[in-house]
Amino acid sequence: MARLNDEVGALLQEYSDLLLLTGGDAYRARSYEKAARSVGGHPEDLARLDAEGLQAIPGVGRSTAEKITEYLGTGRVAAVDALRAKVPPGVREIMAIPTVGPKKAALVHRELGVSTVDELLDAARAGRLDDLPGLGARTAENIVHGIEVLRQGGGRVLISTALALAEEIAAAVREASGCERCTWAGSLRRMRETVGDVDVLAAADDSAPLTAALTGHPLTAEVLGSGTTKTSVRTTRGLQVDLRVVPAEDWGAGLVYFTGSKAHNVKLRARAVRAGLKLSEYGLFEADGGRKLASRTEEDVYEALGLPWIPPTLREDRGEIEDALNGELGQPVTEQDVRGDLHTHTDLTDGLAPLEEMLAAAHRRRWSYVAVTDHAPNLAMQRMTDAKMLAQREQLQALQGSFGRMRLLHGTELNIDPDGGVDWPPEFLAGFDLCVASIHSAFTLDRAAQTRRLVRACENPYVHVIGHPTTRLLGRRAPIDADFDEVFAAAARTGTVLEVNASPERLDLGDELIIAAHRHGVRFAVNTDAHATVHLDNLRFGVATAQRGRLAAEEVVNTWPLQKLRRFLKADLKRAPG
DNA sequence: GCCGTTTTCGGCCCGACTGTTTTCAGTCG
Repeated sequence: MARLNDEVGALLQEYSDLLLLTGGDAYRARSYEKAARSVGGHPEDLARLDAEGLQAIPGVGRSTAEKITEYLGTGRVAAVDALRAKVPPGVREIMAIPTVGPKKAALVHRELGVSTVDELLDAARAGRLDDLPGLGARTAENIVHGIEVLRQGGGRVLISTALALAEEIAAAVREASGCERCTWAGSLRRMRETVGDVDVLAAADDSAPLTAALTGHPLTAEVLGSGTTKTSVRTTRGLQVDLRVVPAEDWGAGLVYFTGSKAHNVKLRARAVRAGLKLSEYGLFEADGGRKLASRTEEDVYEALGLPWIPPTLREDRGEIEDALNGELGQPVTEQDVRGDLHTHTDLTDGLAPLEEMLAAAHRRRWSYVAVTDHAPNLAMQRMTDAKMLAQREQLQALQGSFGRMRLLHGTELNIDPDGGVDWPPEFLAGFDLCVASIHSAFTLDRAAQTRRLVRACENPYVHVIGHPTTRLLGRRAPIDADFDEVFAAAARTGTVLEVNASPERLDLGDELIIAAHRHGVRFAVNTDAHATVHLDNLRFGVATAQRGRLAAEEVVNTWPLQKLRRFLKADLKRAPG
């Protein structure tokens, strides 16, 4: 649904970047940036809007609407093309390096002719940046470090990006003649936090029409190789897609094989070998006679190996096979278990949708409760005030009952300052149903300071949830350095909930830290941190991450009924005496 | 370029931090 909107949003963002790189008016650039965000978070498909409808989107005026219309009609925007011709694409990539913005990117391009990240790295290491006005040795160091952070992503893309691509390709393959089934496998099906390439699996007797659907797809930029069972292409956005076609009767075996992980499969095959069997993408066979024992469904394959079906999100060889054998796999939390969201924003701060729209979208998800948690005043750019917050509370109270039986909770997202303190005095904090507290500044404090800061936030009796605890941004910002074992111990001791932030660019906590925190007996909340109604759909990424962290519904407080949740929020453990 | 209980011009998200400066520019949330 939102894919076209995201595409247009990306284009407007690019135009904004290009305006800044070419020394255009900063306010004009900001207009396009604002429009980009607004379009990306707009719930209606742009293709269904006329000029008037487009201009009704906040931040979209006549000029932006014309550009969108031009793009929808021709697939291009002349103004964007004109600027692209002036700025090599690598220069815009330079802007993505932390600590490098449009000014520095333009400077190195103009003065040194640097037009790729690699060239900038060379220049920084060779000391050639030191001669530029306003740049020194320290800047060069930061740039080198920034490039390292950027490269740790290793060309992988966000799960949301990969999923949108996979859905589109799979839909096209399903339309091909003779296609019986088609879905995606690989790390995308396991819902790893980032994806290196997309594996699409299809079932058909004749692969040719399916292959043609992929190689002829508008998203395909280059065919890397094509045979009867496997075809690989590079898409227009750089991501590789592998299509595998198996006979319908081997669907289950193929799905197990291509879902992985490699380590999970190795263990499955070893188990097969010990039982005198052989497991491949074509099925489970007797090792000697070659008779096929199972291949039609995943359940068949696992069952023939003496195992229950294991959810894809668990297939990482982290003990899931042993647990399955011992009957200790448990029931991972599912999207259906979630009864509400405890971290959402409205246009009172940096959200895009007004309160009523966010609540209506939450209600459509049939939630039992939702907490509205706009930013607190210490994040100065949000211009929060006591009066605004209290007015929102009144508005929320007035709306109570307007969305069926969905309970509206009033919360806030506090800012954890470098010492571990938060916005507002206790008497004001006491007025909220729920407080999320997050780090939004001072990301570079040393380990001891970050640890102390988070522990103190946990010890604050008014802080119920620590939001996006590591503050990482996948591929863009490293997690803060803290002794998370100590933080988890503090969270468990104080009854502070740790967030599994479902935003695909965060997924924070990630699966491994969830497992570590779980050992301490911590409770979790899977929250969307939605800044637009469409972001509520990100819940699935958070739930998948929780599954990968081996969480059951019971350990996730927003699967609890309202009464239980409210008792928990008011527990003496978290409240100061009196 | 967008927008209007400041309404067709003149503002626009504010403040901290960092590294380079000697009073400030760039970046970030």
